[in-house]
Amino acid sequence: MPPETSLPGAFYVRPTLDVARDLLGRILCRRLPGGSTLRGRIVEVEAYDGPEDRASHACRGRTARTRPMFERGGIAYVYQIYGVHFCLNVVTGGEGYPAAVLLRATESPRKDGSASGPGRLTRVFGIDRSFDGASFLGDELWIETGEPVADAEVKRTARIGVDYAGEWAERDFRFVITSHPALSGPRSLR
DNA sequence: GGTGCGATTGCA
DNA sequence: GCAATCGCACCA
Repeated sequence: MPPETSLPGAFYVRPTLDVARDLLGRILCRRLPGGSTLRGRIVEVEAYDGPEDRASHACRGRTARTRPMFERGGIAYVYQIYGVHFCLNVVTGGEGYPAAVLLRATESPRKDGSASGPGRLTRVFGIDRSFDGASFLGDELWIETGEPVADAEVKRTARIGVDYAGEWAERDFRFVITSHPALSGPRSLR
């Protein structure tokens, strides 16, 4: 079982932008098949908020792929991109409202818990489609409270790779720990 | 049943 | 700058 310091279910059942902001500094944890646990501090995330968000997969409605996004917060939404990489999202909010936070980068004093970019992150943590719908309150995957991150250390920017989303592409739904070396994306968004 | 493309990455 | 590589959304 995850430790007492694991974030409770109620943490995830809140507005997506709040959860995204509050996930910075938290510790993504994954118990590996061998029994050891991989840990990485979350330093970059993006929010995908509701059925109107043209950058969100859920803007097309409830489909086989996006079903987890419509569930109650606290589970994973994992999809494959470009037929090559997986992306790990934390589903947020109440049941019926499609929203999630994409985990884009982690850092760790241990090299094996560091990853810059959503595709690299899932590779490092051994996350694939088998984790789609998995709970963040279980004993294989969870997030620990970590250390708080002050507002002065947080920067908001536009999301990466969603130029097709019109005005939604310009919204500052990406949250990063300012100038952190592990951030992905263009330098202009650090 | 056919088609087009993507919340990315690594290599030329 | 562009190929890799495939699930899936959408149209017929």
